[in-house]
Amino acid sequence: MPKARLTPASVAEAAAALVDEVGFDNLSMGLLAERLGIKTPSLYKHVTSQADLAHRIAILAMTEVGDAIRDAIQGRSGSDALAAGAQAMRTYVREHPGRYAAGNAARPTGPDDPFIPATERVLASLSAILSGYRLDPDQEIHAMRTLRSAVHGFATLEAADGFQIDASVDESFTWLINFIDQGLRAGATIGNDSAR
Amino acid sequence: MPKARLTPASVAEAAAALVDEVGFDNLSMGLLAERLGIKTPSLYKHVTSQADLAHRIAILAMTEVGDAIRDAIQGRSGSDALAAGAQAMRTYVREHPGRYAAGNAARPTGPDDPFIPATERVLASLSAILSGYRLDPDQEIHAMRTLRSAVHGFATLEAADGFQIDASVDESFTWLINFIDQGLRAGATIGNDSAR
DNA sequence: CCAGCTGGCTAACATCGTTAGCCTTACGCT
DNA sequence: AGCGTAAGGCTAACGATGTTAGCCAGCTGG
Repeated sequence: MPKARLTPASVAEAAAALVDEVGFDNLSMGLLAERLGIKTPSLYKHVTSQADLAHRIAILAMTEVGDAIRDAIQGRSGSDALAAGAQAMRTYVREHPGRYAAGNAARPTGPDDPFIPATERVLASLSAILSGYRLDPDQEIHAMRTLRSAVHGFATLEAADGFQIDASVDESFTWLINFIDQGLRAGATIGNDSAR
Repeated sequence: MPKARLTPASVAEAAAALVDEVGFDNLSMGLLAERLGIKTPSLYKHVTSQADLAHRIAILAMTEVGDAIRDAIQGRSGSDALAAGAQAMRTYVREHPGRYAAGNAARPTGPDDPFIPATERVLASLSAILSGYRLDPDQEIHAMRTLRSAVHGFATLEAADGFQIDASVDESFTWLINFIDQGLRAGATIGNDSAR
């Protein structure tokens, strides 16, 4: 039985699968080693520390989220792109809660950290969604933060079982998307005065 | 020098102050004991475990968030209530990131968990904000989840230093509030068809 | 053929959370 | 007044977990 040769990347991939099952907080070197059929200290031949491992998961997660959104909005624009992109992000979080949590917990370790371009790609995808709405350039950054906050907030609350009331979460999410879509379309037309 | 007598509540309060400084993930029994001028095992005279401690912080946080929003919307309605309530919540998260993180990580331990009414009070405050907009009752739950997701998402991203681009975060938040306000007002008038 | 790197392993250590058991002090009850 | 008891501190010790050190087998290239 030739075991697949372990690499830092493959170890991180296995760890990502693990945290999706047991939760990011419950990541442990022992558990991961067991999954891989090796003893705990052997992990350190591939990864320098648990923090390093968590960081690799985070990069993986950001990359995957970015890809998921990008793929989802391929060939779509305007409202369709928004709906597809937001659903893709939410679906990713639901299917990979541990990875996504790792992505949120991570912070860049330096200027060359691949985590930085990975997160930038996510933001670029969101920006691409917004490009379908003809927004005032000054407002695009605010719109992006709003969109990101809403989808991120919804997805994390959902992942944390935060929606207790017995009402369809799916329906709420499409409502949210619709709400944002209408607001963006209106904002493009009538302008959005942020000074109240 | 009569030290203030320790109680489970006062220990939780001290722990809450601690996590706001060092981050919820960095909560440790040793650190807390040091703050209180006692040795680590003595903590167990007041708190049954670290999980218990975290849970108490969570209840404290939810209670405080609920109070903060309720106080902020006192005497206001409509757009004013929305702006005040959302700002209050955001401010709370910014000033008490550790507590708030504890509140999010917590899950009810049983049907009598005081954590449940505490979170319900937060939702009730959000609901009170929405009552100023004449929404279709069927949509109110969706609007509440949307509002909660947006503010929660924004505040947590901000607390995690998630907004990298050099643009005013304050401005973005007022933009978000305005965006939601306009959407809610429009939705009350023209209706919001969640089926696309 | 052998030198050396790769990647496993065992042993050992530090740090935490946690439990057990002791001891002092304050307080209430007779 | 005195004594029993509970509160609340402490030290010692254990288990789990992250981490390091050091050893060794085997493949691989010269």
